[in-house]
Amino acid sequence: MAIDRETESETDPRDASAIAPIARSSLHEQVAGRIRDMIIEGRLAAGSRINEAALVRELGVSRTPFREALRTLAAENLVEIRPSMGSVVRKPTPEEVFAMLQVLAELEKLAGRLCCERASDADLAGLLALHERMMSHYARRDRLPYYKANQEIHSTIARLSGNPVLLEVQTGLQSRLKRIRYVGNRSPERWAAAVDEHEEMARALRRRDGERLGAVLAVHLTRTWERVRDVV
Amino acid sequence: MAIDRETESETDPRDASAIAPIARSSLHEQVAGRIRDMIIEGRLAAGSRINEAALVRELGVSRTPFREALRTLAAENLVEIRPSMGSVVRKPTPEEVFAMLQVLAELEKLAGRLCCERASDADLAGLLALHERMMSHYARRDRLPYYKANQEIHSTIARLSGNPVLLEVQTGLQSRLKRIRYVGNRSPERWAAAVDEHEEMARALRRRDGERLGAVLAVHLTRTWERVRDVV
DNA sequence: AGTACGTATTCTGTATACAAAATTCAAATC
DNA sequence: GATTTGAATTTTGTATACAGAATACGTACT
Repeated sequence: MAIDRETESETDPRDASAIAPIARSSLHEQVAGRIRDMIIEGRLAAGSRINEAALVRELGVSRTPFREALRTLAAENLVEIRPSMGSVVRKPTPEEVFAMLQVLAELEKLAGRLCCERASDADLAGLLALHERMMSHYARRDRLPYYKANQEIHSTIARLSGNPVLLEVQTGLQSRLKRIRYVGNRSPERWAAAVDEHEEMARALRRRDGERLGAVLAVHLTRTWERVRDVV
Repeated sequence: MAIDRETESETDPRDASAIAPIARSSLHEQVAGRIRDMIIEGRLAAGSRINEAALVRELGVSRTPFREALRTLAAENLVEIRPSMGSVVRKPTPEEVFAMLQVLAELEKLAGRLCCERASDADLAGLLALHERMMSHYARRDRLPYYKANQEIHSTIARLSGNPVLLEVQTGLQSRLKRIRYVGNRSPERWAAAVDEHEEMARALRRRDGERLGAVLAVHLTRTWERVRDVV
């Protein structure tokens, strides 16, 4: 399946009024995105060697943009490039997963506090609406939409913190954890517990109680470790 | 000054006993290192365009490894690649610098706590020795060695936290702040204040008081913002 | 004179070519 | 049978070539 160079990166005719510079994407960006997806979906297994020739053929690009994409992913810690010896999909050790969640807990604690202090009422309402949407996915046990809404809630809290670096670091760690979260958290009880914690967050959010939100978020991530520890 | 490809990446005959895999560095890694240094030293000014042709000529490498190096630096947020329009040295806005320090404060708070819990007595002694060395540099007002010892203290605390991700994120943020720290913190009073804060840290460290160390570190980084805010 | 257009030049992005390193595999040796 | 040695093959790293986009510049026009 070759990358189609025509359909991407066109201006969106819908928002003709908002004159944001149109997003151009070069081949290596697209390639990086595709490899990222393959890693999350498990098509490229953690620990496995990346076959440059095969992927290059499949994506229909030359080695140059492909290798640039690999460097980007290496900087994101998703792949490891061993000089002269090929690249492998990084497989985080359990210690590393714990470490990521510990850092995330600390960052989201800060994000929760800042978000309650600085977000507008409208933003908070939007966040709570997102929460309700997630709950309705849970009611139907709709796993994938739930998962996506969940990710979005956490990113939104980070965004509403108003700290761009916090958002950026959180995004990076989330992306490294995506695959693990994707396969983990399978049991109904654990899922229910995670949902309860989210209800707690929503309560704190409604009261703009930043300390409480932060504390709940930190606990939530500690529990997340317990929920995923046996899949790493 | 072209990069010498012969002398680098050879096995070091001194540590023949320690059979750690020898560090091989490919051209783009070396190039990335050199550009990083140029940015910190200010030879490549923040906000300025990166002249690919000129640098490629100066370093004596071809465009391929150079561009791969640029992608690495872009992932590190040190340069910005604008598709089809060249690369520039990223110039962090004051808001971003504040954001980085805020995140660092939170991370080092955690690092301080963990370090006091988990570091061995020997490691702690080493850290305190480093502190004393820094103080003797301060006594002589030896700016560069002081600066380096300072960086090393903060990295060591992160390392002794035992959380590799914490160390990794901290290292990334430190490297983005290096240039700013390098030019900032010039006044004798501010320097003295920073030194005082470090004495506080050392006291907390001797008592293995993690909470206190974390708090002092957080305050230290808040003050750092005040010390550098007028140079960004 | 100032603006708009079109052309020349430079720079960027991708593909390909080539050299060097690593890996594979088979024969030779112990 | 296991281990070593050494081609043959594959893979990786770097250089270069080429096409297309962006920028600079000069000319015509108002």
